[in-house]
Amino acid sequence: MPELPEVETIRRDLAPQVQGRRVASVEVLWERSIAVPPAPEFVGRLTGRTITGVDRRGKFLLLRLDQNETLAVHLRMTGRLLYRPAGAAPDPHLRVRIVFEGGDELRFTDQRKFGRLYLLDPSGLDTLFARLGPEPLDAAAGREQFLALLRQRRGALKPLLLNQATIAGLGNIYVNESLFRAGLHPLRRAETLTEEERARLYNAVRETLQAAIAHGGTSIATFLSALGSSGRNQDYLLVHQRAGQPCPRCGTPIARIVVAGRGTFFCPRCQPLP
DNA sequence: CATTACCTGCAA
DNA sequence: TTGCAGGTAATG
Repeated sequence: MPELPEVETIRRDLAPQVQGRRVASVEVLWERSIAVPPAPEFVGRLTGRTITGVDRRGKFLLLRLDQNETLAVHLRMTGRLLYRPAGAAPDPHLRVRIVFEGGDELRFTDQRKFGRLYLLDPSGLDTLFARLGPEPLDAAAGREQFLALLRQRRGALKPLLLNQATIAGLGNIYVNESLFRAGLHPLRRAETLTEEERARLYNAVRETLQAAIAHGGTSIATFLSALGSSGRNQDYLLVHQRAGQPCPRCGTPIARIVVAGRGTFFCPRCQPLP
């Protein structure tokens, strides 16, 4: 489900609720939701920890804990992190329940069971992040790193941008939207880009993500923030899932093809293949 | 590169 | 019944 803007929305909603809270008990209802360590050890090490902060790296949400531990959560397609007050009604597809002192809960629910939780020490975190590219919303360093990677990589832009090693946090929605904003065809090959086009792509990625965060994320099918609210960015999508509808810039019908196995939406006129 | 596997639910 | 869905690791 969520890409960078959705994870960032969850982070912002969740942080004030869980900051400083101590974990009283943990219940794992679907063991494979725990990537590492094995579920019994996961429960033992997480119980008694206090949450000191909430961060994000790419699509990973990071709950910082005392004892130098971090609970990293990747929601994949349908995962949700829901903060629920004590005694709240059950949620469907509950996989992991984290109960705080006082009875409030953080619930990990996941219809398709692709999402994963990782309880890691600092070196484990380094390993997890080793293959992540730059943070698109970070300042100058991220820009240079991204432009450098684009200069050396070859092949179609769409699979390149879906690869988290190129830039961290993009998924299908925001790759489609970013390429439209940049006026670049999804099958355009990276090695044919001009420096001006590379810069345009970088700027388009940032504008697309920042707008989506400002709208609280995109709720097409299943995304909910930590407090259970939907995002509004689905009302602002320019091309994603809009096949046959007029391009917002020129009126040409939006096309749909499959690239990298994913539905790919673009304007044939605004995003020509040279 | 593309395809498959991991899973479930919904719409066509 | 088939195809599709916002992800990614493994495989060809």
